[in-house]
Amino acid sequence: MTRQRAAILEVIRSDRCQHYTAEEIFELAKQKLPTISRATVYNNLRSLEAEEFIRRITAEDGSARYDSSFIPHGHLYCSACGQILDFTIPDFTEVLGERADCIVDSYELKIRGICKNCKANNSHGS
Amino acid sequence: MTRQRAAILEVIRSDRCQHYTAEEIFELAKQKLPTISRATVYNNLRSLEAEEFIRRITAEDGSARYDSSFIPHGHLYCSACGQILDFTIPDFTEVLGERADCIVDSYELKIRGICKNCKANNSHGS
DNA sequence: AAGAAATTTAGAAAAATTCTAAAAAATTTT
DNA sequence: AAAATTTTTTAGAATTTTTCTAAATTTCTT
Repeated sequence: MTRQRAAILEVIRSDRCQHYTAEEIFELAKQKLPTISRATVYNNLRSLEAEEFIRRITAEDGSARYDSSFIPHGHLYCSACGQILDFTIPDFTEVLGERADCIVDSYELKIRGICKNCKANNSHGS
Repeated sequence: MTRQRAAILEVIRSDRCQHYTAEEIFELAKQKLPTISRATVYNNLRSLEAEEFIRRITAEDGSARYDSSFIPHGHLYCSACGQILDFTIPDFTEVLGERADCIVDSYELKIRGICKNCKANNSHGS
């Protein structure tokens, strides 16, 4: 584990909601290690993803973003507030295996819709 | 509906399994309309996606690809046979809404695992 | 058909990602 | 711990992907 790799992982893990792009991760890692190179960021993003430490997700505008959680979970793209929110569904891996009739190693679930908060705000407001 | 837009849609709809990249769609559309421009392809991919005629999906290698089916369905990436299989889960949109506590407009579900056939073959074989 | 609006075109420009070869760091061997 | 080997990083060039631009074309209205 090099300092660069650690810094990159730390940046991704410190992310509490935005899900950074490669460029943002590069800029943030640079604050710790000013000489870090973009190639290092891309190399590590690729290997960290292959080793399943991180996941690459695609934002609504098509940009690649990174997520650190290794707990199986889905992403909700809320069209009201624009955020990408993490959510978990208990035992979803098992549910999927039964419903899709297959062995599930991992899954990626993306929902486009309206999150709980925006749903509540809207129904109160109208 | 311009001829260009129709050709692009036709290319995507004619796709039976690969899920083409923007560049591939450009090349294939060019066979029908030799003067078509890359910008036209990108413009139309964007508007077709916004209007939900097509979906953008991300392949395992990170490349953007396009899918024409408007019927909600998931993709199973089978690590045994290597195929990308479509599958549907009845009433999954409703199930998701309840489980994730949100309004679901659409979803994208990708499973990495072993498909039904490979699962069966393997358990018989071992 | 004339005028207005939308779309397409070709290529330039910008953004995102990969490649390269040398330097630095980490690991293994002695 | 020094030497040798392997891996990773660096800086920037190169490539790939996507967007932008301004003129030309097509489509739509009247």
